[in-house]
Amino acid sequence: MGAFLWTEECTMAWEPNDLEQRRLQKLQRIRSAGLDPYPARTNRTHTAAAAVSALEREGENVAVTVCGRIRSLRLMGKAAFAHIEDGSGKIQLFFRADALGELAMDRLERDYDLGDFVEATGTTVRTRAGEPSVLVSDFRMLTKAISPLPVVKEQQVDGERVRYSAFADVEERYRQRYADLASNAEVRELFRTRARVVAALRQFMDQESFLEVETPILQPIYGGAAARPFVTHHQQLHQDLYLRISFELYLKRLLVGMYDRVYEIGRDFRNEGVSFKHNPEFTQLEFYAAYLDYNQVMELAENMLAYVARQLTGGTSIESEGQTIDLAPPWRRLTLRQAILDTAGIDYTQHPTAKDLAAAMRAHGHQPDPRSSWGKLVDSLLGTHVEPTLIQPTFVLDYPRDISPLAKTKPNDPTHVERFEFFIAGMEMGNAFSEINDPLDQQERFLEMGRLYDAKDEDAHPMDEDYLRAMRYGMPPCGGFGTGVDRLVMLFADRRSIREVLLFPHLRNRE
RNA sequence: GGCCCACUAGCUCAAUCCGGCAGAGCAGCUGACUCUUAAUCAGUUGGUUGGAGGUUCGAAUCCUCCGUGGGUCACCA
Repeated sequence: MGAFLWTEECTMAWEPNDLEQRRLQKLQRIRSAGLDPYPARTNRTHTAAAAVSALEREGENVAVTVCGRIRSLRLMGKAAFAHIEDGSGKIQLFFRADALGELAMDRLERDYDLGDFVEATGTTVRTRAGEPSVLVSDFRMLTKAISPLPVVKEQQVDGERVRYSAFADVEERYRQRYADLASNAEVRELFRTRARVVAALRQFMDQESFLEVETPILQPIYGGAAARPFVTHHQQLHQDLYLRISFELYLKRLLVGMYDRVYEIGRDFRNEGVSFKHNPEFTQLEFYAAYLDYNQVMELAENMLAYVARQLTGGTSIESEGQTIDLAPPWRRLTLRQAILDTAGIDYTQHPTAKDLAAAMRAHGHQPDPRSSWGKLVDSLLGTHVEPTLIQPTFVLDYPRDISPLAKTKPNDPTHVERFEFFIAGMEMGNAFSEINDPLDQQERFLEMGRLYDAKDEDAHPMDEDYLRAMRYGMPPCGGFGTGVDRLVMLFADRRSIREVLLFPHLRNRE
């Protein structure tokens, strides 16, 4: 749904259904009684959790006023029970006609529904069943909910939460994430986990003396990754701009500017297909550290993930799709050549041209894209054979030069660069290398890429002259690192789809 | 973009294979009930079966096209 322009002809898209009609009538009845169904102020003295602990510490008869959404309502004629929930948790309300009067009981029965926000004043009490509750002496509407939330009923059985109904339609959960969050407590918990992952990453970087910075999202020239960008336009400047596909080239400019260690956590945008591990916008952590090479970056990376795990769980082991994954350093390290040899049975160094390698792949039953470069073929072997097998955290190192235009060539091997990717749970989680700081080498690499991609035309990447100018002032030797934060959250929250860990994943417009 | 699967009441699902009155639970509504907690008990409303077309005496069901989502493959310096 795009911008909405109001005209006389416009009709509201919303047509109240029967349940909503009912609630609109109740809303009208509340107003007719001279009550405000949407008051601006509340008199809350306790959160639900605070009221419960007040009962536990001070006993019964503590005066409290609590607020929250009605989650259950059990009407029993001259008595009623409800659970309300706020951000701290739930508490039970106990209504009695002899305490409230018949009029108030009638009002509760007639006008209050699941999903409404209410305020209740009363005293703490333990019911016969032992449940901490508020014996209500007064209550009022805080927000009349018009649309009914999906009802999710559950009970505790031997400490386990058993669910009897649900809001489970994946598409509706994503399109109406607010309803998903309101109905499904474990979804709320998941995004708390996400926030803790991000906070732990930030703590780790700060402890390691990195400076957090912010670089442009709107860029005149995009770069730093292999991806198609989104294009937008600045009206007044008459300038096309790109949404960034990585932070890399800007962060390294900052090393030229004499910050030793910088990092950024932010959004990248890539105009590509969507999948269970790709969303058009996603969150990335990149850091650059002067005087480190890719071996030292590996140590930082494994320490970082182990730190996050300890912050979240107290240990370094996590469960992912039924498998136990141990993030404790040091992680396994193997070269890309060895990894492909082990899993695909092809030693790509024996097939040094695209034609040779494609032939070898065909001999192994592959159907390689005949337009692929040698490096692309190697990369596809990595994706199909190696990646799915790497469940425990693994660094795969030393990549072909022609798919790594920003990474330093290995001293004794001009065909490979000092680059690693790391894999956990069968998924690529990040990418890093010893950064090229020779401006003339970098320029040559850009030109090579330009030549390679001119042929295919559509992905031809522009030369970033300003970046080369920065390099010419001198950038210290450094290591750089990038990781997909959403994928880390998938790992720590044990979710199979990136959409599950994005609050508002990208979906096609309806209609 | 290719292929496969799904779309039925506000929610979760059945009926689809093999065409024959579109059903259940929850929610809602009416009533009973002053310690319930998936409250209970009795009664009850609610449907353009994702959309359009076709086949047929008859379509939720079969066919075609479209839409959306999921999966998978492809794409993704």
